[in-house]
Amino acid sequence: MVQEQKTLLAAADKLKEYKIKNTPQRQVILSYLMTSHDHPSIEMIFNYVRGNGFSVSLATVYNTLQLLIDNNLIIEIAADSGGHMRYDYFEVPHYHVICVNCNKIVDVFDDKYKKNEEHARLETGFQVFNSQYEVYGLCPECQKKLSEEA
Amino acid sequence: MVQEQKTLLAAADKLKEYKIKNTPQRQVILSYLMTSHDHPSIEMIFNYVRGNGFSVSLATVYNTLQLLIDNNLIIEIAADSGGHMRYDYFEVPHYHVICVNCNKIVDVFDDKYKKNEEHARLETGFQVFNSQYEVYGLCPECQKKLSEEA
DNA sequence: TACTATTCGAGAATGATTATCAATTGCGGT
DNA sequence: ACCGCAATTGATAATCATTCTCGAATAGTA
Ligand SMILES: [Mn+2]
Ligand SMILES: [Mn+2]
Ligand SMILES: [Zn+2]
Ligand SMILES: [Zn+2]
Repeated sequence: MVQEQKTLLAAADKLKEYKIKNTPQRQVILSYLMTSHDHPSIEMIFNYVRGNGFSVSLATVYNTLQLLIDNNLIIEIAADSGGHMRYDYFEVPHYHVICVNCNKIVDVFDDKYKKNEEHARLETGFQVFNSQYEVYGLCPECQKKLSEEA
Repeated sequence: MVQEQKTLLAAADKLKEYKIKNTPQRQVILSYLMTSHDHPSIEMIFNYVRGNGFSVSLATVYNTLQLLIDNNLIIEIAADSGGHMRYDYFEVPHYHVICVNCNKIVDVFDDKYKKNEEHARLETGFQVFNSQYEVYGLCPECQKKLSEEA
């Protein structure tokens, strides 16, 4: 069995686990997010699905992503200066370091920041579902590029 | 001297400190953000400025907010399910607990999460400017309201 | 006070997201 | 395996938040 089929099946399993009705579009979108590490935009997801021989509309991409967000399977990241949202499978907690110059997003797998969820619950009485942490700065490449320009 | 004038002067000082050219519009917008604790949306800011007798256009509100963000004086929070951005003066680090049902935003003044900035720098080589942490959940009121409905 | 780069602002343009709604489909029940 | 139907899809139109345009107004400087 080829890798592509495996990830489709893994996505189907995850949908079943979360009691989300299975469709080809949802399977492909979720499998892409589960395996890619590039925090894709809506447009990238749309192109990926069509590029793999599945039919899909932009509306379906938007609907599916909102559904996955509501189920806490993925998160939305405001990283693109152009206002585009980026999407990320979020079963393993991690945080994001974002370059304000080139919009690169780097994963850091350290869930210490998650400790604050308990603190938030005690302080506010909220029932906590999820949390995310974003760090903004300049990536090494952009630091170099910008210092050369000066 | 009335309070309103004091906060306008405080805003003017802050603009000078950051070498941002002073204008009436910028003064009012910044003074509103410095004193309000309600994390206003663009529309709320626009109405506040006009409601206090100053002329302003939406374009100027957008431009001013972007300028303040670029200077790390304020942050943008994606809290409104309706996709509206909210704005917050951010000189004193704190994080936000957001109700996914009523979009309420609660401040928590505990900057432990800021410790991760140093971790991020070491892991990635980024030059770090800023970071923000958001916790998503249900506020006590919405917990009650939703459990009564069931 | 005069000069000039910067900012303001009304309205138009853009473009990302959402709404529509008829056709299709997944899936629990028989 | 087939039915029945609620849920989903998708082409397209509608919405509306944000950005652009460019002439007028203005802040800061000397
Ligand atoms: Mn990630
Ligand atoms: Mn705040
Ligand atoms: Zn970069
Ligand atoms: Zn609430």
